Amino acid sequence: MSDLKSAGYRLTQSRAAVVRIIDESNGWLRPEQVHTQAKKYCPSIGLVTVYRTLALLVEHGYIRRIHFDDKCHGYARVELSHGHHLVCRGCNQTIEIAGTEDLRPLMKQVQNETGFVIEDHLLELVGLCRECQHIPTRPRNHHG
Amino acid sequence: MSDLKSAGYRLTQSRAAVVRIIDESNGWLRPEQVHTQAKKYCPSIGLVTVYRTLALLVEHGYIRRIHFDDKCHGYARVELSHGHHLVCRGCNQTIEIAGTEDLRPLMKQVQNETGFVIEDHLLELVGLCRECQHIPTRPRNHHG
DNA sequence: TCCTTATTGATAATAATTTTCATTATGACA
DNA sequence: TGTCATAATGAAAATTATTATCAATAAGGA
Ligand SMILES: [Mn+2]
Ligand SMILES: [Mn+2]
Ligand SMILES: [Zn+2]
Ligand SMILES: [Zn+2]
Repeated sequence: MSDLKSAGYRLTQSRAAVVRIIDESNGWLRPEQVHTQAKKYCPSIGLVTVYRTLALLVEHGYIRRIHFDDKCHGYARVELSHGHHLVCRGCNQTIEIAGTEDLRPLMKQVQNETGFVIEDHLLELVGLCRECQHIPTRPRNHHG
Repeated sequence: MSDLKSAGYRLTQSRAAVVRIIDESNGWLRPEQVHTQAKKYCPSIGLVTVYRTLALLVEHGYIRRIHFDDKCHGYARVELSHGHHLVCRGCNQTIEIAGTEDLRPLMKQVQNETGFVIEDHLLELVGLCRECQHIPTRPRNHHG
């Protein structure tokens, strides 16, 4: 948020609300969900502004888009490491993966073998968190 | 294609056309593109059938969805290895990455640290192919 | 406090994908 | 090889996701 200020962006109510919602969540959220929840802090916020803010936050590396098999996307906070995510398909809990330097050798190998210059990569792990493993059928939200 | 037959699906003209187009392409294709090109082999094919066929092929592991920063998705063939892709952002050429067993240790480590059971993963590398590196500004399609 | 203008929200417009449903073509079987 | 049940198709309509417009508003520097 302060990064945005120093980048010349205004610190608006709407933006603060979106950031706050994302910070409070421990899982990924869809734009629609962010919108609904952000109204808690900025009742007048519109869905369009949510989209705009999410794009801004992605651009500045504060959040990252999560991809699924079906059409819709989610957004989750990037904390410290390289920004890759481990997603529970039961409860949507999303945590960041550390130690993706392990990918370096693979990258190097691929560059050598293909002649490509690799500029970016996307890594996403999907599974079941400890809690969701114990729920027999169709695991569901035990987190907010 | 023969997998589909043994799975009880009918081998229709439309499906054959879609598979053929995907086989002939050495890059990812969007549904719209698949539709346009598939008409070569099945002039009556509709876009809806393309969507349905792509979903079927994804389901059966024959193709995989490619994710981008912007909204739209592409589909690329899965050949032999684990199904991860290296995508040229210049010409859309898409080749499969071998050697993703390199990810095993990372997986194991993550499982131990988080308690998650990892069921699936998505890895996508983006960069510039040899040819596109030599094109100064905004690299473009030199492949079909 | 005043003023400039970046940002917003409502609305409309696009783009992407799915549903519906009557028609067609596949493939099992006689 | 012809018949038949039905899986699959295509046209059109309906949804969903996302983006563009534009007049009104609110940040924040002076
Ligand atoms: Mn990384
Ligand atoms: Mn995606
Ligand atoms: Zn869970
Ligand atoms: Zn290229």
